[in-house]
Amino acid sequence: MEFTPKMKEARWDISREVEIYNQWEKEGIYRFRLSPRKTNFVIDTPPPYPSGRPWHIGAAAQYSQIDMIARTARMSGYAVYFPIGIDRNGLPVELYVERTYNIYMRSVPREKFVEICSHALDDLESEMIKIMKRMGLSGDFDQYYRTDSEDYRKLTQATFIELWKRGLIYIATRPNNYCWECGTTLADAEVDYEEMPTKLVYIKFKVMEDGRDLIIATTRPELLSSCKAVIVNPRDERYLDLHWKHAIVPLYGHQVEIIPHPAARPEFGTGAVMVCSYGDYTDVLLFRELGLEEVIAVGEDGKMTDSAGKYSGMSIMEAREAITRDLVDMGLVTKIEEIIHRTPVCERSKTPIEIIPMKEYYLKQLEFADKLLKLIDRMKFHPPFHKRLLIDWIKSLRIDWPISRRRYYATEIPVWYCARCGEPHLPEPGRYYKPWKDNPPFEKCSKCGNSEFIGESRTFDTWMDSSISPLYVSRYMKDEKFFRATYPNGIRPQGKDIVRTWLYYTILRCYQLTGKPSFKHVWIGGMGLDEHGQKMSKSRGNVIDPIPILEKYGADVFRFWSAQEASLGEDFRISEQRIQTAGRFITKLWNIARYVSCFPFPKKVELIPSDKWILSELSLTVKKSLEGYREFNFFIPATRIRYFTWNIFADHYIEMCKSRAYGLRRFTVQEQKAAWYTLHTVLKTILLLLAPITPFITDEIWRRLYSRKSIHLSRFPEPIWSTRYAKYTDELIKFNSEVWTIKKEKGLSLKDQIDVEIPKNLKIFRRDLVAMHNIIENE
RNA sequence: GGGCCGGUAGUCUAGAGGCUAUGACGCCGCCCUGACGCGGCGGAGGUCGCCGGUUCGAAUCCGGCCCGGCCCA
Repeated sequence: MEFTPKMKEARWDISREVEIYNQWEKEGIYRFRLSPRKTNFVIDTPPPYPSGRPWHIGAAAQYSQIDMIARTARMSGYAVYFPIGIDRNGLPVELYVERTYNIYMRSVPREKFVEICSHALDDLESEMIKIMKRMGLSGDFDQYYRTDSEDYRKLTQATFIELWKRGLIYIATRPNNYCWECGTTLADAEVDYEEMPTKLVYIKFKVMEDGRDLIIATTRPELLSSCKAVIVNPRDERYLDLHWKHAIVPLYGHQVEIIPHPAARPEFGTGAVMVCSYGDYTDVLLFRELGLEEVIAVGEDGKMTDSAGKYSGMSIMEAREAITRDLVDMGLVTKIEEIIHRTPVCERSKTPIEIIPMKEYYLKQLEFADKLLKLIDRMKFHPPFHKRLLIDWIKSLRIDWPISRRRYYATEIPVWYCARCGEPHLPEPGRYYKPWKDNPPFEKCSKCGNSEFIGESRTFDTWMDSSISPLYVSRYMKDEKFFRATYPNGIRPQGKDIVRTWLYYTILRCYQLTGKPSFKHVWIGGMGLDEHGQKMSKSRGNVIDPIPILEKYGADVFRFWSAQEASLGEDFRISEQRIQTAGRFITKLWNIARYVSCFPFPKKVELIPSDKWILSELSLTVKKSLEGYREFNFFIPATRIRYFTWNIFADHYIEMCKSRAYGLRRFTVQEQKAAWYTLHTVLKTILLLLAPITPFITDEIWRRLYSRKSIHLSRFPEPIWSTRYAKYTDELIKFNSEVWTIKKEKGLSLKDQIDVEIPKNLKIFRRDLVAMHNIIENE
């Protein structure tokens, strides 16, 4: 009997991937509709932000894993909705446009600026969609959504109107993080910290009561005019006699109280600290606590205000230098120290932020902290240890969420003010409003009857949009039946870097609106670093573009690499070298299938011990892999299946049963068929187990050998084979290795005859082992 | 200052009380073995960060320290 493989090619051809993808699209196998029989499982896919190319390869890896989640859920029997969205709101595109076209947002008409942003996004977005498809994402691309669409923005506005009515939103003037570069208020979550060199200036104050000098060290001498108190630590013995006396602020001459307060660190500077509005967050707390009257020294434009006297109109840095120079000239500076200071900066522009009192909209969040801490116990975290990131953040909240921004490319705040009395008016939900250009949808002011209105020109923090993604994909306020069937969502997959923003804000907002958790599972991935463990960034020059990688190695190789590189939640290093070597497994799998494809797949057979042994190992592999899939931790199945397939199935079982499969050495037809059956059973099971990770090659082999229908319409296999024979594995591997070593030492070829004793435990495998190693039988 | 994670062969990694410490890449040697040379087989290479403790026995548990990364104050 001649045995020729049904699969002739000696290698997996990655150009097949594109054809297979097209076929999936044609067959529509990933289409979702509400299922009456199956449980619906909705993935709250993170809409990526197309902020410039190339797309971060770590993000691409994460999306390939999110697709594995979708496929895992499908193969576990769920009806899966895997929406694809693109996040298009906010600062990054504005900065991108300002840089690329060399224009400034406030110097072009708003309408025009918005239009340029939109076009810039279109280009970046289409490339992103292309990559997603090339990676084999089984998402719903026909109707992918955009967070800047009318449909999305009107939902953001509707939820705002709803919360306003319920009293969860208020307008207040309070000191806020402000980036004068971006011209907008920032939430704490948008503030980064950077170590920056700065000068610590030691300035002489006079004590009013006794005329002594009091030296105060500060990094912000330009804020002298807003100094309203001096604090010293109550236990600091140097200053005990100064408590409640007064210091005279140099240059400006006003008197301020010297107050004992534990916030003064004795070891910093001289231990005496000036309290200004506002140098840092401690100042804010102290002004509130001590009831001080604030003086605004820095304006919204980043320039000194009139309160700074002769320095007004200067930038912060100019004023700092000028004041320092003047103080030195007047002999009021005793020392200037160079120090490294942790400076709060704007996450986007990296400009040091100022704390300036501004009138902004706030969403209440502090009063929800305890409820949210309880609510998240009803969500399952994968991996569990990353839940801590969220808990710590919720516990550290100190102010409500400022939600208004002074930017253009974002969802407008749907509010009009009465031109006469200033009463705010909100429209009915259900439409997308642009108060900066739309006519007011009101006749008369409800309070004073005036008929003129002024539209709010500000927009929302973009997290106001992003934080309702589970509601949007569940068609909240749009399709009640769909919403009830799909909310809470099944899972929220995301990176650990946006736990305090996207994850936290989503849980907060969805709870406020629905009183329910937004999803059942939370999946938090680690960060993709470069091969030395460093963050990838354009400035470091260590970014890797995913497109050439996908073209060179194919999606399955990239995906398999991503799954087996690091366990869920851990950071992973990205090196092309390792992607390449991970890909060898794909070739190996192809060739195993090619070999197995030489033989027919018989229905009923009588198995012999070798067959039962490999099926025992197969059962264990299925069990372990499914455990991993249940946790959505693809590292577990990927590494486990690779080990089983290559190091047990191929290296040992395939070699053991080769003669039998080919019908040599007087094996019976029954025994031969048993080998065929087992080879196919193992291969088929491996394919099913691997399908979520490497969807292309598994479908290709599946359709060539087993079915006309896609493998992706199948369910996961179950560990149905007895594991009784697994106890022989170690000894079997050891025996085979020993024989190979002996042959090597004796300079024999592997097919030469050899005289060895088969251990008595392994006698049940005797005939396969004899054939495999060509062992001389003595009796 | 606090939290989390990590420190195991040149590089990366498994291992969470017990036989000569796992695997991958790289390196060396041998092999055209009727799927695969992107293969097979074999080999060299390690004070398991440091110190102390618990134990008959410690990469593994405990304490302290050092180093790195990320996040927060």
